Amino acid sequence: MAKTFFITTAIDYTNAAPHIGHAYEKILADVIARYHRLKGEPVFFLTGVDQHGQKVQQTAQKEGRPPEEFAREVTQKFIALWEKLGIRYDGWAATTDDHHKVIVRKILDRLHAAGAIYKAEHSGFYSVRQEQFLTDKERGPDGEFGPEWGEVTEISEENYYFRLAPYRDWLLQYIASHPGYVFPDFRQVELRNAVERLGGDLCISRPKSRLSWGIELPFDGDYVTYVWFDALINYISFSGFLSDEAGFRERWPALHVIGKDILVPAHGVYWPIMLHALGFPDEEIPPLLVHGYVNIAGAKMSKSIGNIVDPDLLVDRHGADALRYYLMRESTTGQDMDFSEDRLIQRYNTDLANDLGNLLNRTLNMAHRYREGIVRAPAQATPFMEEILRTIAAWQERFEQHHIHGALEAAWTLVSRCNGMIEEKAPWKLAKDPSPEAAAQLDDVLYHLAAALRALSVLIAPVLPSAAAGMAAQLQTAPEASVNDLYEPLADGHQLGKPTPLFPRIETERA
RNA sequence: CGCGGGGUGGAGCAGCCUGGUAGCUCGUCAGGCUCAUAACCUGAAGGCCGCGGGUUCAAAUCCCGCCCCCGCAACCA
Repeated sequence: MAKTFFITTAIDYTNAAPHIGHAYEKILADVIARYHRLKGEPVFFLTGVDQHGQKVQQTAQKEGRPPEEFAREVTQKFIALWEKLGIRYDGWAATTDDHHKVIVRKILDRLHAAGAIYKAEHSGFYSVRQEQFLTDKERGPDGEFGPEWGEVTEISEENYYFRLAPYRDWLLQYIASHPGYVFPDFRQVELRNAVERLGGDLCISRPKSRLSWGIELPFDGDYVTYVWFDALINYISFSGFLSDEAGFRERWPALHVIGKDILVPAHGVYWPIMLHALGFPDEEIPPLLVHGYVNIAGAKMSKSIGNIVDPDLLVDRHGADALRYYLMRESTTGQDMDFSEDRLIQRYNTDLANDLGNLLNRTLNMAHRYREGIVRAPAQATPFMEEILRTIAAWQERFEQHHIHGALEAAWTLVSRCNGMIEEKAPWKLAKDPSPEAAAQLDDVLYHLAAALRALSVLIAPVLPSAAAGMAAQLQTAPEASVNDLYEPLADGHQLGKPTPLFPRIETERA
């Protein structure tokens, strides 16, 4: 049995509703997960929500509600959106889950006992209004803290710290000797440079007097853990670490899909060091797939600018497949992309409706009109059938490199070839020609088109799961076919189904 | 001072790691087709691949220098 392909996303912070960026990350991970399922591998896709922490507590307080209730409500929005977007995950990591709390406390105990955690006093400038310590970064140009911080006082406080410094050299060595650790490459360079400048240790506690919405430290009931320690551990607590060791061994390590903002320091520094300190060997340090941002008109999406795009609305307007396709086709994995609803519509209309959808439609139509929907296989393999196989190979190669856009482009090259072939062979003319040669040619064209469409229904499946199912239904081919099935030629005498528009065009105002 | 990213025909993007006909979508122009979701196909115009050097038989791609834009504070993928 093949080892399980384990993939995770960052768990989303439940202090506000999900936006297009959250959706992009989940779609990316879901597409990769589906690709691996398509190859016949067992897959474990873990995603979830980070529900603890100061912001959640504060936001809930503002609304005069308990943090549990607030977090639960926001969590529902995430779950509903993933459902709507067809995100098919196997594990749900909610950090308020009792199981998670138990594991976090076990890990804290273990690290504490090993001497990796110590208590120390810190003094500094504290903003009462924001309930946080301020650093020099928060100072204005005049060297003073601005009015947005309210009253700032100098206080000292004891906290627990996780040692990072002793592991710095190990991490540098690890990064240097594992060139594929972070994708894309330039992010690994960025990480290495950041680790070289690595300073102090990580504060992992907050006194309950300041923050009560968190997991209590097992060795000191006056404190809760600070968010990163809690959040990062979800990747192992929800995959069997310290509870289902056999299952955990089967899955770990994961591929972590994360945004560029949480590479340094969280996932690229804290997390590998935490795992290393817990005794994970180098081979079990999880690789990182770092994606870019979805920008709006060249600007970062932010609550303060007010340019947040609501994926829920987009799905209502254009459907999940349209959004999934647009985001995967128009972005280069790892780079930022610019979101535009017009482009989304354009991509849908041209690629999905005009090129692929119409190809399916015209093919089935002709097959029924001329041959009662039955295709006849040629006596031997043809150049076109080989071309289909080459397309699959190109598609797969690009998928392996996380170049989803390239994989889709490869698939659409085949779509174009099919539309071109129809034009060239003109089946409507062949159908009128009584000669046996014409009849044979017509059979060949229809067979080739059906075979290509069957392959395409599989190649689009990771990105367009529901459309893939729709295609398979119309083609009357196996609904959950795997990539490997495509190396078996479409059967002679295969009966095709009736056509129905797969991607109805989105009509725009401007005609 | 610094760490990254980006600069490719009118617009938006691939390609760069692993040098060798500059590719995709849209737009423009001219034809063709009628099976099809007013869809499809073909051809054309349009590029000093930011600028200047270098390496090489050969550079969008590798090296050096410079210019411009965007991130590297918070919310936050």
